[in-house]
Amino acid sequence: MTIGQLAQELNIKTQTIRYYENQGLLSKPERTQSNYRIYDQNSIKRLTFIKRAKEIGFSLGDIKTLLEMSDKKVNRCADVKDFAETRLIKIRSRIEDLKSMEMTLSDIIKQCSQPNKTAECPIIESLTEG
Amino acid sequence: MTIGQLAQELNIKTQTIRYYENQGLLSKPERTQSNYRIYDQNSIKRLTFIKRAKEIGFSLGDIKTLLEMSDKKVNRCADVKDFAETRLIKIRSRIEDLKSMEMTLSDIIKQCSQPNKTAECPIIESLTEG
DNA sequence: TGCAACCTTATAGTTAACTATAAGGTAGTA
DNA sequence: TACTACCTTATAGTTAACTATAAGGTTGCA
Repeated sequence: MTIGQLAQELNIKTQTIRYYENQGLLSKPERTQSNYRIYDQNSIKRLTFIKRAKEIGFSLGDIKTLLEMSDKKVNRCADVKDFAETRLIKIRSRIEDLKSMEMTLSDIIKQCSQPNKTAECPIIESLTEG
Repeated sequence: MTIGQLAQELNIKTQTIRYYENQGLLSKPERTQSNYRIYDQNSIKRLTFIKRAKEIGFSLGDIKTLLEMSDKKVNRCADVKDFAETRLIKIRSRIEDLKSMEMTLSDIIKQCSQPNKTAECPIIESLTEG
């Protein structure tokens, strides 16, 4: 598939795909004899990973490292472990924060559905303690 | 407390605090007779909320809305509910993605601890399906 | 063959969220 | 009283991550 088709499939811009290639997140793809980039299912997988990793708060730099780990380009086990461990700590605290925000928001929605009750709004409290 | 003390407490820059004030995330604080801003425990709470909401992927615009909801400046229940519901959907999918990334990373750490096994690296798979 | 809709590279512009600088006032201490 | 470390506002610069533009080549179809 061409870059345009890939971009449409994933709802991103073609420029963004080229940008990721420049940044080393995507490897140089095969080309047609007329120099067009060619992509396959694997490219869709990789870009889906990038999109979702971005959504959960990883920088492109982090994502690059994760992809390199996945590609086995990074072989020093200690480095991989260190990186994974520090990310894991962050991920766990993010999950806690998100859960706490989730509870608060669903409480708010419930309160909105019963407009008689005018309970206190606990939004700030949700992420303040702990 | 002064802006400098507040900034130190939360490990952010004084400029950032003033920036948040300009953006409407913090209300105009009291001033000393020499025009210095004065802050209290409540300011710490509010800034802690902002910091953590940012970490879990909210934009400053979203955070402003959440704070306004908290401050009861937004009273139209339907609006609050709509906002909360769309955020809630995003939060839930982020939690799923984070959990899946969490599992993958802890598997990697395990594999690193048993260097004899050279299992496949499932990083990309972690966020591709679903 | 002509033309719209693709593709290429290189480079410049945009947006969000800071971050630094300039120019000057204030407070506490040697 | 002078010095250092604060504070003020306004404005300019930075960084990450795109996003758009310019200038030109390619493909497929009427």
